[in-house]
Amino acid sequence: MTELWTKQKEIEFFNEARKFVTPEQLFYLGDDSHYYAYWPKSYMGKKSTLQSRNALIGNFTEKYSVDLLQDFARIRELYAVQGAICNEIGLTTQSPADVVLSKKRQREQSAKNIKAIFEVKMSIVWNWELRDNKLICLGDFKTHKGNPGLLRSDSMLKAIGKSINIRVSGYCASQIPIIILALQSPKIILQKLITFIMQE
DNA sequence: GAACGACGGTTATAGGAGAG
DNA sequence: CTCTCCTATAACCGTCGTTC
Repeated sequence: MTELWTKQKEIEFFNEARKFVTPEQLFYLGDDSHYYAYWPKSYMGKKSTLQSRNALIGNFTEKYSVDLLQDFARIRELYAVQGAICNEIGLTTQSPADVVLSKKRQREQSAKNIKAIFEVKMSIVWNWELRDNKLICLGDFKTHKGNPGLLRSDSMLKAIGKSINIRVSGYCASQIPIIILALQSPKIILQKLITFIMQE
């Protein structure tokens, strides 16, 4: 199995993203002239909420999820497909599935080929500071003000709402497992879950 | 004082409506 | 047909008010 989410992955994300955007689009710039990934719990200065990072980290984590699932998929002669569209079950181009496991590789999917639907809710876990063009880890999620998506009721409601939308879109959608993938999903649960789905 | 629900904010993109 | 404008949706994070 591909490695689960690590600090190295986050470093990779920032380094990749910095090729395209400025530090100000990836980090908060504090009153203290430090670049922060999240506001440290101890930070008391003026704050704002960063938006420009959202799409970048969203895309990165979805790609990561595809890679993570690809090994499982391959063994079972399936594909992990990012941004899947299937109008039969309410996955439109406006609201595609983050990742699906399917018998077919293309983005446009037919419901009968879809084995599982994944909704990815991931972001940066640790806090980082950009200093002299280098990333310094400031601590884990307990040390910054950011709340992991899995613990946010609005994030979960959104994911559940999307799942319901798929469920009620038609009979053919009623049997497809829908999994919400978050960084807090322990490896063992993920493995058991996927094994279980594949036995069906 | 912790936990929770709710709200608002910025940015990107897709698709429809209407103008030319 | 193409361009512009508008709406809908998605991405994630910080704060505030209420409740326990």
